Amino acid sequence: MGSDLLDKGYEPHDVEHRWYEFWEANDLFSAEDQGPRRGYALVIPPPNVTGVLHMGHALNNTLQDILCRYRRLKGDNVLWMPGTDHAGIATQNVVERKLAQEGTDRHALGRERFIAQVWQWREKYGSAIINQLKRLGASCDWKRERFTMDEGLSRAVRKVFVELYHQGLIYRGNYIINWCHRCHTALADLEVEHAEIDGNLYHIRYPFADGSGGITIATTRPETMLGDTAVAVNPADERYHGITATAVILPLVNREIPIIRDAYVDMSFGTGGLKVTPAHDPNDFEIGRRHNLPSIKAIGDDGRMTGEAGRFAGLDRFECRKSVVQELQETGRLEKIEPYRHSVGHCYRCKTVIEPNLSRQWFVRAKPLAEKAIAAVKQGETRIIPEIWANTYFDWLENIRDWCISRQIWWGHQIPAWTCEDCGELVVAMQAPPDCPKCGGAHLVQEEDVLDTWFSSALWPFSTMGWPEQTPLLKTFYPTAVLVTGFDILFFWVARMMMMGLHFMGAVPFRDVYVHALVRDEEGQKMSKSKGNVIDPLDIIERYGTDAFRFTLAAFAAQGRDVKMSEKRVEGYRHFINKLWNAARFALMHLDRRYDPVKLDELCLADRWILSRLNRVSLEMAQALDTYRFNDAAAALYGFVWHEFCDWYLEAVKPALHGKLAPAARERSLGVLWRVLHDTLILLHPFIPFVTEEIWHKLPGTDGSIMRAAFPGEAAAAAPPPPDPEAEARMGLLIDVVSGIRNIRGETGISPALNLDAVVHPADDAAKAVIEQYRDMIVTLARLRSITVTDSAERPKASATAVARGATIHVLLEGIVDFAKERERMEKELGKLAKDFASIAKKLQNQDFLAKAPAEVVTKVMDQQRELLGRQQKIQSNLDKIREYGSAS
RNA sequence: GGGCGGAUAGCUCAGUCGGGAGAGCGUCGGCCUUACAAGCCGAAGGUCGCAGGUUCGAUCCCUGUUCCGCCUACCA
Repeated sequence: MGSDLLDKGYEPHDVEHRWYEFWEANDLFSAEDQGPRRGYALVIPPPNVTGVLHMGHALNNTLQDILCRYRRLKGDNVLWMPGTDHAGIATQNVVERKLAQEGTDRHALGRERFIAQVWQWREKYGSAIINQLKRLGASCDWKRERFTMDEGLSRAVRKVFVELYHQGLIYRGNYIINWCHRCHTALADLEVEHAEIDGNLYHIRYPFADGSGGITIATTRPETMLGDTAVAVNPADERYHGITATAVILPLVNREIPIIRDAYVDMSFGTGGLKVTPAHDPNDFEIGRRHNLPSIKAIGDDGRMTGEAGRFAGLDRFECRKSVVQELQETGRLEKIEPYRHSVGHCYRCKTVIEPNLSRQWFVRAKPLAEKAIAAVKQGETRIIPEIWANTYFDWLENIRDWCISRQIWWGHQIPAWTCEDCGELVVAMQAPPDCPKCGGAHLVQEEDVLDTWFSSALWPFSTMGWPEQTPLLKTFYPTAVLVTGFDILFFWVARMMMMGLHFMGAVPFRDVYVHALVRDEEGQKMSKSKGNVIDPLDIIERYGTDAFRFTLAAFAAQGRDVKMSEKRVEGYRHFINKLWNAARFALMHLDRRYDPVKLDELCLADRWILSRLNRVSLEMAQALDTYRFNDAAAALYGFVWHEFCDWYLEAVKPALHGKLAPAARERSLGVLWRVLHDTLILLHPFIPFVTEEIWHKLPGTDGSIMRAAFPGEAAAAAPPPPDPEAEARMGLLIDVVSGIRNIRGETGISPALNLDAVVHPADDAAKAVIEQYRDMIVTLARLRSITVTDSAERPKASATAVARGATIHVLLEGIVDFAKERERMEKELGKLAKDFASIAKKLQNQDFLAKAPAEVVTKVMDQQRELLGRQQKIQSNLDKIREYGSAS
């Protein structure tokens, strides 16, 4: 009591800053490279260095932090490896935009100076998201923070590239890839987002070269005809069996191109004629290879038409489409235009329409790597949770195609390959070779392209731990315990980490993958800037405090269901934080030291009960977190703190604490109160770290940070008393009796200020003993003036009755209450019972049920029937008496 | 085109052996009871999407169906 008294309401702001600094200053997030404790590691899904914290990050990192803090309390050596990735395209875009504002561009600067600028940008702004994670309370081992472009991680990237190349798993070649004209780079198939678009289907007539007729083809991209090198029909298509022409004249260009026959062509589509543009369509590319067709690149890498497009050269591709259509119309080659809805690829970074484009790129041969990644999950070396995602994972890996890893940008890991200008030899090596190993020439030029950012993040679980060195860190923490991530990067990242981890470490990168849901808005819509429904996590934190926000996220993080976020929900959990705060405030008015371990046999019922419940809740919570059921853990704690600890326990022991009972009773209850608060804070700490740390320091007898505390039942902690079913049952009886009286009071509209007289008739001796022993508790909690325990089943005159498990309660209402109301109440109660009774009776009348249902189920139902019947009879007889009384009065 | 998920109280959602439907919020009624009005006490509210089937018994298992959402796919 005294100076340490808590404020009336919890104010998160100062508290959060103060304790985060304290944790960092005291090195409480640090893992030990090695040691006797069990290693438990997570690697953070590295946010883009350009990123700002959004709801997805908040959920993802809150869940990870809960696991980390929980495992620390359990005694593990926890490593949460933080960092960011260099986000090649995104970061380059940001810096290019900045240059544009300054009236220059990267080409004017040149590669080296541009990259220097990006590094500068990173120095200045790159830690924004890290600081935001700290606001969230993330207990990452910040001293180990990594960046995918760090020297160590870059060495790992080069090593992986070189080895895969020499193993034949990386190759270079001319293929159709996805080209973003705005970002000016190739993209992997995964990086293309498909969206349905209302376009047109243009039907164009290609005349036969011999003048005997023509073929009509249909296309959604008429401008690509400038690069056509054939027209194809299906060999089985009878419509084209009679034709003698072997070539057509390409309209506008007047180039003669062959008519070929290929089974790929769908006879049912349009006229069955297909224009073939090997340089601008993946299928056409394959057809071209089968028929040795030339490839003509009509659209350049800058999105403008090339010299191959003749008079259209230099036009933007979409401008060109208009011109081509217009000219086809004018020359009568355009048969019709029909509206056509089809799926079009867009760049996942800038949403520009992707153009399939022929170019020379580097690829990872994915199949052999994928096979190992599939097997590891099939054999259970890595578990995917919830399991439903395993199917998605298998499906993608089983149909995986080679991965285009080269990007035509500057910011990233430059590909460690050199070409000899003298003899053309390609050298792939960790370092720049001094001269050509083949011809000895000194003119080696490094490949200009850089690697896909995902190539480096695929190595994250081991590159961050010092690989290719065999570090103690790797030994202690690889494979990591769990990867926590959203399903949106299951393929981008998780599958690729699996492939690389298995290939280079010979072991899976993580034992578990916990896949969580998306955070949506209140209406279930995906949050997006264009919809204007984005909720900024930092705003929420500012307004409601980090703890309330984290608890909300955890409480809604049910497996397989998206999290719908709204301020109102956070507000609700802020009330919970405040409730805890005030419970602690109350406790601290009485607690003034550390209390000795409790002696069970001396305790009162409420004390024994709350300890038993505490024990069960700690088990429940541990089990829930061990199986990634965050919402179950949160709900168990919420219910325990509010509805058991606050609503019943604190109220029950108030008389003792206020000194209304013997001093010894006060001491015993203080000991239990201390213990329960102490342990409850520990249980809550993973979810709401700040407020628990704050209260922890106010609680007498605690030592240092709550982060260093031991989970109830762990070696360093005092073992909690075992569950006590007897205490739970007895307390349940008292709760029922009190609730029965409160119900009468509420339903009949008696003022809470009025102290009532009650007569209780226990069902048996055991119940009688409990009620007599704890009559004071009933008096206090039910606000009675007196309580009489009687063996008589006789109902006192002018009373209202409640039937609890194990006791009948009469509240004397002479002159207090309107008996019409009381009669109504009893009739309602009777109606409810009748409904329940009917369903049970129906069951018991069913011979099949009696014959076929398991014996214990039948017994149970019969017990239920007996109990219902008893209640029904008591209420009925009371009702009869009320009717008498009512008519008499 | 293929695949997956959801549909339970006014709202958001739990419900993992098939055995009397739960929580939070909201609503209604009553309370400033010396931790908390960000609170306390009480209450109302559900054909568990629809139609079949299996079963003694179905929110749960099976089949079909409707609506919503998502992922995937090279049909011009």
